[in-house]
Amino acid sequence: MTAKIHKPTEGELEILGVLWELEAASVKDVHHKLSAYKQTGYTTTLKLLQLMFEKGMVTRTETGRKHIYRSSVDRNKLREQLTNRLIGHLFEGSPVRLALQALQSSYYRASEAELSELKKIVASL
Amino acid sequence: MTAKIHKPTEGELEILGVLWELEAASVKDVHHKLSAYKQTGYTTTLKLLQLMFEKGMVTRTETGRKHIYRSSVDRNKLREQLTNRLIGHLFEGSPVRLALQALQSSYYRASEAELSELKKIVASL
DNA sequence: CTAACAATACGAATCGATTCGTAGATTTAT
DNA sequence: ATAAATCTACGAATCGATTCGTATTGTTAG
Repeated sequence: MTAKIHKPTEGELEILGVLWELEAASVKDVHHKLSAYKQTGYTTTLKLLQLMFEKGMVTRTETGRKHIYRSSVDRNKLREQLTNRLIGHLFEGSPVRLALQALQSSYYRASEAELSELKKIVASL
Repeated sequence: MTAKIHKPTEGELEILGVLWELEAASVKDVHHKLSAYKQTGYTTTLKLLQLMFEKGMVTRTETGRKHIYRSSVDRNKLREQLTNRLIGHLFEGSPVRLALQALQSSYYRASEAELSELKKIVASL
């Protein structure tokens, strides 16, 4: 049931991001997070969540009069999907080129755990 | 002049892909390539190219009464842009995680050149 | 109880992407 | 010279995403 193919839009992706972070959130919570970096109206966020609910991208439970939302989109599946799309469309089908591009990004200090995993993978190629 | 910020849509990206591959192409050429993997009408492709021309995403020259189109979008810039977007939206800001995800993709055999470059980068982290 | 408040529901407007049919213009073949 | 074929231009329809105002319902404070 969790496996339906959804191609989230930009706005939906932002909301999914919040839900993955908070695990469960009211409209207010989501809107609060979004407001932190973009200007958007409360009912806009509400509507988006309602539409995502209808599409099956989120679940919700009623707590009193509030609704509590959770993502029903598998983050790993989506990562795989969008990464492959990017590779296909922009990196001529080469995962390695995407990896190289990603690793160029300075301004990020990898953790030890990440590094050792990366080394392991690379060694195995 | 080549540096304007364009956020190509799915359809535009497909066309850019064709133009990057062919370097220069008529509507017919582009449409032929697209038809290979998706069903779409000739005038649809034409219209898209016209709109992209108006947006400045492609240039064109007249050869007789045909138009020959070329991409004016910098592929490297776009790679950087979309890769960073993906990292930000789906990989919690970690380029390494995206790299890991990309390198999981089996069904692809990296070339020696790619591999050595990858090793060099990883070693430098 | 009543006013203020907190939420959700919903309709409508807007905007951009996409699709496609048709018209017009030019070239080519007979 | 005509007919057929080849192209581009363009308008119009559709579709989906997004935004937001207003209505409605339920909750809480005084």
